[in-house]
Amino acid sequence: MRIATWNVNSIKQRLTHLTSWLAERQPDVVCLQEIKCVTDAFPRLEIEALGYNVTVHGQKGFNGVALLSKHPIDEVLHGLAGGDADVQARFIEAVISTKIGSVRVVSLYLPNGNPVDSEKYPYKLKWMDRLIQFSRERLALEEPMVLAGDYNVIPTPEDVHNPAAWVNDALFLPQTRAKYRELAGLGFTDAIRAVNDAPGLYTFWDYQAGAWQKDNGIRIDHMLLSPQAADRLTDAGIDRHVRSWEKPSDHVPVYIDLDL
DNA sequence: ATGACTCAGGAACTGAGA
Repeated sequence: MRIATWNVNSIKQRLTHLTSWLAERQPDVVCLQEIKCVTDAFPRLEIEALGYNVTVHGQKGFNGVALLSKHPIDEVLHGLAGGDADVQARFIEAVISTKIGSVRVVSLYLPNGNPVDSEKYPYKLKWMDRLIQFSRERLALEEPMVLAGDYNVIPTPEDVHNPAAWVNDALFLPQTRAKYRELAGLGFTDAIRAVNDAPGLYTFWDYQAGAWQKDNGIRIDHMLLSPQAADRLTDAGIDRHVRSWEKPSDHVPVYIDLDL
């Protein structure tokens, strides 16, 4: 089973990119972030026509996540627990069932957190605490599980072209990285790092200042695997060529193959 | 160079992104 994640930066602007990439990469499950539309405005029919089931957690203007699957989608939950007053659409959990087994999949869009001296940074850290609590509970189930999405976290200096430029940024602050380590340390495997320890593996390049041309990128889109999923990991990769397409998202897809 | 570009919303610009 192939599972992928992609922050498309507006599904309306990126629908042809998505359909081209689906034909090319042939994923069974896709986690989308930053669809930037309300649920009813999502191009559901176009994607269902390609053989995918669809669940959407949308929001007016920004944020918004979705989950696509060629297999049945069950036990769908929209929104991360612990945020009764949180109206931002950043989280979908579901169970994908096949004839030979099932996998729990989360599509998440972790808050950016900038500027650091605003209320946005504590919101990010609190959201990460909620994700840690969620993960503790789900890991206790000892199931194959994949937490996929835009984490807005640069885990290590090997995950950024120019670390010095990011030292005071919400994506790279020591407190952010410590919180991410606390999450990963619950027992997750970073799928990309499980198959490739090379530097220069990026998933985002800013639109500004020729970042793509200079390969001035960062790795912030991650797929964290429970032990039961990591045991079945056969491959992982980043489709960086998608960033060179006309009118691209600033993020590119990340995918894994599971023997499941 | 705390800027460069690209979105949504809504009709000229601002807010958000990272």
